[in-house]
Amino acid sequence: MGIAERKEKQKLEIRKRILEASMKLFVEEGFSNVSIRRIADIIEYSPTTIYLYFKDKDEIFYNLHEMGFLKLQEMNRNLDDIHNPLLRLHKMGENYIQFGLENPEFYDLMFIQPEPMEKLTEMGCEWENGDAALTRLRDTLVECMEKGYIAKTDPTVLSLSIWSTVHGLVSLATRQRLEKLIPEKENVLPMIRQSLNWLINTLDISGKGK
Amino acid sequence: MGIAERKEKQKLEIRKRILEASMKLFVEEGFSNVSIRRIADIIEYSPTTIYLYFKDKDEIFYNLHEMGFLKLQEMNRNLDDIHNPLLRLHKMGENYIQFGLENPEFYDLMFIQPEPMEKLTEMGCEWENGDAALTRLRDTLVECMEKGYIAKTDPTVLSLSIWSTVHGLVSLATRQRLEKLIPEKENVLPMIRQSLNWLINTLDISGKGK
DNA sequence: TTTGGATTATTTACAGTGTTAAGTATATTT
DNA sequence: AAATATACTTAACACTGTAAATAATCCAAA
Repeated sequence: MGIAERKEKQKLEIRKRILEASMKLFVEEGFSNVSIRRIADIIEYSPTTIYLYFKDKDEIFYNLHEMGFLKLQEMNRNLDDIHNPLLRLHKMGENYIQFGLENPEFYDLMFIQPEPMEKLTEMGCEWENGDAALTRLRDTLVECMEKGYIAKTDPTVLSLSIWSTVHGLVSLATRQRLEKLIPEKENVLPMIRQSLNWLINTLDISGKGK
Repeated sequence: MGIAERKEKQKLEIRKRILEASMKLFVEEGFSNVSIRRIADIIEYSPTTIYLYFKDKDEIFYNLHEMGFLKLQEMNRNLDDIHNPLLRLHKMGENYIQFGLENPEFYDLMFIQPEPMEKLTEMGCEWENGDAALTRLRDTLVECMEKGYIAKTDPTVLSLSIWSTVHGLVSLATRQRLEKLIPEKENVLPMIRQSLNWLINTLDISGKGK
């Protein structure tokens, strides 16, 4: 059935174009400036056509949120050749922060905006992307503990602590809370770095106790 | 000038009613369901009247954000009679988390939504509320260091680390990221508590080194 | 090849949003 | 009482997401 197949492809093609247009809009003009009508303008279809390919706007955002995770995964490639798990953990934190600051809109969708999670609830499935990312963090911590780099403790709790710290740093920064508190704008990033360093350093010391 | 004075009072009275209506709406129905028209409905004025008392919607949100800080301050009253600075720090963290989880809408306005910060930039002034809160944290840390409860380090960096951690915990929770990762909903709060405990415990241990 | 049915796209419409400008009523001052 | 200043409303603009009805296109069978 070559024809049904081609139709399938065309359908996917338009879906792709809708997502590309959305992405362009929301990377360049920010989350709140993405509207169905503006997406429609870019792909040169009428606004309601979009609803033939996506159930609603949130479904578009859900897809973009997934693309964000792909991007982050891509960035984390440089972790593969770091054998020391503590160093790897450090780099992981640096990557996470860099990703968040360089892609604030994607970061928003992945970790701040409620829409993708609501979509997930609606679809009745797990948050696979988030789960995979957190598992990776947890595995690294377990490895750190097994090899004696850091003190032994509940790895799930520790994962949450570390994730919270880096998420806190990124989200306070992108939501302009740090700029308002650290007078010289060029000091914000160094401060964030130092905070991460403190965290890693503290973990490092914990492994040397007793 | 009794008459001008009375007018002044009336003006403040209506401002207050607008803020009260806004607060009711956004506490009960959430940030995104607060609209000028619905506020107008409640106070029984036409929508445009509101613009005689506030420059725009963001100015209303800015005021609500300030009220949030008052509420948090109120909650922190219980810190006054804790003399041990490390215990005080712990309670401070617990308060912060409790406040965030019990008042997610206020928390949003204070630490997540960009609007109040944009208003601040527009007005060209400092973020006094945030500054005061962070200073309080910093002072507590300095006291901890001076009395040997925790290891000495840059208090500003450490403040940021701690604030990031608790902000991370609260915001991941309220934005439904934890619910999606921790299967049993009733385990979320305990996990958050344990993360805070880990943080305080780590600081505690750091004070006992050497 | 033409008809009929499915697919795809558009037009129209609804109910909402923040905000501005113009008009009206009320209160105060001259 | 007339003029002015203040307070408020009406009407309007330019948007938003989305549903229903309509029109156009495409493909298969008669």
